[in-house]
Amino acid sequence: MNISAASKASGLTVKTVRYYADIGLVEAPSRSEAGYRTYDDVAVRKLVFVRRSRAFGFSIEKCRELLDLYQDQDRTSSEVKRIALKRLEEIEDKQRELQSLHDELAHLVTSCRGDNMPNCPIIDYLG
Amino acid sequence: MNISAASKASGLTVKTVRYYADIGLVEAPSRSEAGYRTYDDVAVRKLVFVRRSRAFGFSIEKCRELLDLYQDQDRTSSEVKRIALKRLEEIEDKQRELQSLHDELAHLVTSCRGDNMPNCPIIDYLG
DNA sequence: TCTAACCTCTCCAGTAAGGGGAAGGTCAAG
DNA sequence: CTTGACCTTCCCCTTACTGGAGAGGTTAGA
Repeated sequence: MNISAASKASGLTVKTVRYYADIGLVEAPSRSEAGYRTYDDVAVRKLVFVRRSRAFGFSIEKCRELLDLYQDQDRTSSEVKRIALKRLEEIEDKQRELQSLHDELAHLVTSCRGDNMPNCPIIDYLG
Repeated sequence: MNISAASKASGLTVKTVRYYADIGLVEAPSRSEAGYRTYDDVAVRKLVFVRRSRAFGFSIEKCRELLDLYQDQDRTSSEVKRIALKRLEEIEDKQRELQSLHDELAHLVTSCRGDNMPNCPIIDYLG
């Protein structure tokens, strides 16, 4: 499998596939005689794993840890759960932050008439 | 006012105050004979305006537009409202995204026993 | 066999919004 | 006169990639 096939199979862009090996997140693939990267199903599975992890918002470093656990037969589910729980808390923190921003901004937007006059509670609040 | 006084007065870091002038978001301040930046209350008010706008998550470019409107006597509140509404929609999009991530991850975390065994539904889902 | 189209390679630069820190000039107090 | 706090510019670092240039490889058709 050349890189574009691995890209399609994994759902990542070619650039991203190269990048993940560059930073050592996944193993550097073997090369053809012409220097082309070649991938097998195992490599693609790891790329998919990373894509799904990233989709949950795990940082590259957390993906590294998760990938290690994925490949570790002696892992414990508590190690995985700890990482996931931490991410869940980050998400909840962000949700609270967004909620408060939302409420405040929605209030301002509601109170702004949005007409042709310069007077504006949004600008007043910011200034 | 030197830059650290303006920093304290505006609630921004010294680095950020310099940065905002570097990128032309605010006017370049006048300089003392020694080359020190000097700020007045008007400049500080604009910095505060930007800080509050940034706190709502407006990008630097949006802050630029908002700041223009802030200083434009002929603005209409509809122009301001349009920008704010767009940001509100971005926030709502992000909220929906986070909510879906949250639900999915919370489900996985709940179903993971978090014990000393390797079996883990989180890893299973990612792999 | 030649050529066009497509694939791949490496390397460099850029993104958003600053943060960190070095090397060096300035200012006020003791 | 010196010390310490402050200021300057300059450049690199961050996250997680993305885009592009320039060069070389591969493949299908004429």
